[in-house]
Amino acid sequence: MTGQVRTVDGRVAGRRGQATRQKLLDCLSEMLSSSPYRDVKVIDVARKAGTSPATFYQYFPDVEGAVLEIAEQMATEGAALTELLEGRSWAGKAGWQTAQELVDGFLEFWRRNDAILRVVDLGAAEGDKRFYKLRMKILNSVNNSLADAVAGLQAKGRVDKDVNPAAVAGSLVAMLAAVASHQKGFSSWGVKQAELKPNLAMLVHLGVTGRKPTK
Amino acid sequence: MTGQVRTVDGRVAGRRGQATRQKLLDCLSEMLSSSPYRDVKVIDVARKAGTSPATFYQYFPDVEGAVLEIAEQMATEGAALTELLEGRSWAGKAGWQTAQELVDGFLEFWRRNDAILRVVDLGAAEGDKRFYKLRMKILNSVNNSLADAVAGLQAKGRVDKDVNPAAVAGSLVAMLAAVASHQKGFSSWGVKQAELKPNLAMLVHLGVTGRKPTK
DNA sequence: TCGGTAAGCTGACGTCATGACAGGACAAGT
DNA sequence: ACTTGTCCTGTCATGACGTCAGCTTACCGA
Repeated sequence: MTGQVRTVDGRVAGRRGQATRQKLLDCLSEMLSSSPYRDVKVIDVARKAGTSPATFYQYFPDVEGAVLEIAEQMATEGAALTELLEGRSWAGKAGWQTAQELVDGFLEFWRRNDAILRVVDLGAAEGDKRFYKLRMKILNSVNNSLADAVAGLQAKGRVDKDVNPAAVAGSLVAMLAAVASHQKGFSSWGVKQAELKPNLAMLVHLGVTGRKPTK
Repeated sequence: MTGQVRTVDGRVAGRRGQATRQKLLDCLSEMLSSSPYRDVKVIDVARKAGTSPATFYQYFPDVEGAVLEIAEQMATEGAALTELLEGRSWAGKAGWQTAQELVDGFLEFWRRNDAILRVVDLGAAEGDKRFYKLRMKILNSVNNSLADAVAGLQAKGRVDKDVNPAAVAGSLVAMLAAVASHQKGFSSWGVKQAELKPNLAMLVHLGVTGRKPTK
């Protein structure tokens, strides 16, 4: 499954090469956190990694290509988000617990990877299929679980027939992602982190079950 | 209030100058719609506007500066979003109507300005105060109206005490913005535009009132 | 131990964008 | 026609981009 790592000109990368490659990725990651995407230059990344621009181009076609690589790594990590919802109940107090833990885990994941997720989001919004699919890959686990939950409740008649589970799940996930991206925004809007979370959890619970949580 | 339009080196711009300036802004706007933000170059904008890069730099310090200008224009337009909520009721059928019209108007506004809003969002997420304030300016009208609505219902005891109106309003607005940015995403997730809207409206209604809408 | 081969890196180069300036073109008033 | 101030562009130094040939290093079989 894991194809060999290759340079742009087709050579297979050995131990040393892979180390250099990874170092470049790490440095790029750092740069993305500290300066605007538009201002990230190959030459700076290379300098930071203690190598030359030519080396960068040996491993990646361009900055975008390297970003995709980082995002891909993160996406596989992101599969861990599934566990936030795997086998959880949405009924009664357990439901409130589920919602809270989902919000907590999701925000934490986003905070940890905010720089790269910003870029993925931008790429997806710009219509780039590669970023777009990547974003789906990251969010799919949560999205599907949520959609299943809604569909399940719907089958039991506890949620209206005319609700579209996929639409609701997608909207809730989009909300979580957007709030996570602009966490700082809220704090200067007079809403503290600690206050934000339970309110988000309530919205998620409301969206999934159609009812206020029992706490 | 509207200070005279000035060039970078301090001269006041005359009629012809303002026309050129505006043409540059329009062309930049177009470029943002058709190519990734990272690849938008001053030289391309200038060429498209039938002028030279030097002219661009006479009116704007850089691409970012010009983007801020466009966004500022859009922000004043965006004040019209207030009307979507001005004096509306959230009770009974009227509440459902309100939610629907809010979603409709918001999505339409975002669709019309998606290119520039993408960039504003990115800038804000990257922590740039200027973009950040601009984003607030655009969303404030809707956000405040929503927060007021929630606070009002709360005062009447129809919404729980421990709900934070600002947090809920902010989250809902973030959701609307995020969904609008990734509208295409939903369609390839098997959710059509027409289906999306009522589900979004339901979520908004749920979030504001804590109850399912009566249709 | 030695030489062959492929991996790994970089100096150097042509190309292009950036941003600054000085000076020419142009419109408006006299 | 002449002056004045606005407006635009040719030109230039600087620096990033992306490519290539060629040098160095590591590995491996004989």
